Amino acid sequence: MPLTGFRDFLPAACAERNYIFSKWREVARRYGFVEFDGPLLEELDLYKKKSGDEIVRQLYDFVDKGERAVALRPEMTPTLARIVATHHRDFRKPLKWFSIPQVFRYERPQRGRLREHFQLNCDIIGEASREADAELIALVIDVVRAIGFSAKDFVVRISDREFWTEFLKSERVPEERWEEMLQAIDKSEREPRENTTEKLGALADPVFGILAKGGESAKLNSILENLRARGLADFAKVDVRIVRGLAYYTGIVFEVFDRAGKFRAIAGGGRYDQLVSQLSDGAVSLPALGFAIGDVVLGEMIRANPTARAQMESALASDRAVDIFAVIAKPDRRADASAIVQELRDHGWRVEYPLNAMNIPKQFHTAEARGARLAILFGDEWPAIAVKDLTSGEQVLVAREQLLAHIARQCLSSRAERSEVERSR
RNA sequence: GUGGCCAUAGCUCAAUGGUAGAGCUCCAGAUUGUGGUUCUGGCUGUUGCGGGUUCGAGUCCCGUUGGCCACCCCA
Repeated sequence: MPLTGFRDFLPAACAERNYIFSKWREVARRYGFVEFDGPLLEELDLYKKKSGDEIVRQLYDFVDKGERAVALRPEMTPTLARIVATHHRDFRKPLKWFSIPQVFRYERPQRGRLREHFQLNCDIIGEASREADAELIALVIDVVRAIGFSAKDFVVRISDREFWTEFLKSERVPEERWEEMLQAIDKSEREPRENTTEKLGALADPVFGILAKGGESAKLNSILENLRARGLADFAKVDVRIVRGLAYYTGIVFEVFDRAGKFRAIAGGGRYDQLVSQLSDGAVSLPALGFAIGDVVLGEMIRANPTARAQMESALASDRAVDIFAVIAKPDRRADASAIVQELRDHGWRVEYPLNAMNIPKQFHTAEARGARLAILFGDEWPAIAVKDLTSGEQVLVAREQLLAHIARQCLSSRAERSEVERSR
């Protein structure tokens, strides 16, 4: 058994993971994002610097053999900010970068949450415009849509920390208490009203008033308007209850939820204009925003949704299938068979043949199990080869030198259909 | 860190305190050259681990480890 909260990826699970990753990469690239990566292990201080005690408690940290205090990355943003602070001069602004890191946290595993998971991180660095906020939200919507979900399945709840900080300013709340107030608002959805009232004190009534009305602002409205122009209005709504726990957010924040409310948040993000400056001790100042979406909750949602599940299963079935299985009907033909198998592979076909002596029914059974489209038989007919279409059952005899052309005719059409299906997703 | 539920074959699960089983998977066959169906046979267990009660414990009790779920927190 793997360690608590960690997963083995057997072929089926690994295929699902790769499927999700490929969708992530495809959509991020559609928006012009480029992929980067960083180290799994960072200095503990990178995370201690700008995070709350709670996050430090859940860090997967230890002292290495060089007596450095290190931690497995709990999120990608500090690494990104560190890299950007050093290398941003090498790139035109804005940077549009994505990464698929495995991240870690030391806590008790539960549904939808382990001690490790993979997440897609997409960030825009060096762009302060509202268009960038809308673009990032459009991207997260398209990432979830590409998996096979519709506006009936999920929604992006969009909020703005500035909306609340302006409010706190107008209520003359001292700035050092803002974070505490924001956390109380963030939690108001998940705990009894009395607890929130107690935490907010005199602000309780006005805050509950705003929450009841829904709250709105010119900034949030313009972002919604932008999404409407893209035809994405059905996927988003303004909801000022969203604040997000991380202290570094400074502007727009958003979270993605399933409409049925069965799962925890599947993605979240926002603007963090000060983080690069803070992590570089003021040396570099760049506005930034980004989001992360994890593979665990997304995978649970896919399995629970018939459409998304069917889409994934058909993609996985065609992905693992071989094109051709070579049946060795006469053991004497093994050398001829492997020569031709190799030739077919050189032409890009996926080809398998039995590695040990096997009776013929069993070879066909194996061909079927491997999802082969064609079986080619090596036996008494040599140098002719019997080619059997395993879907229709039709079998024809083909001369050795005609084989490649024949297979191209039979397989290319189905392969073209397959890639057509993949493109349409 | 706190609490609840659970732990039997690779998987899903049976077994009144009385000889540990079934289905699926896997492997091998069904007269030596044609798959999906079917049939036959075969493999796999210190019943998570350690104590206790009892003539006898998979079953009851205590401890322990692990898993799931919820809380906390949320990257």
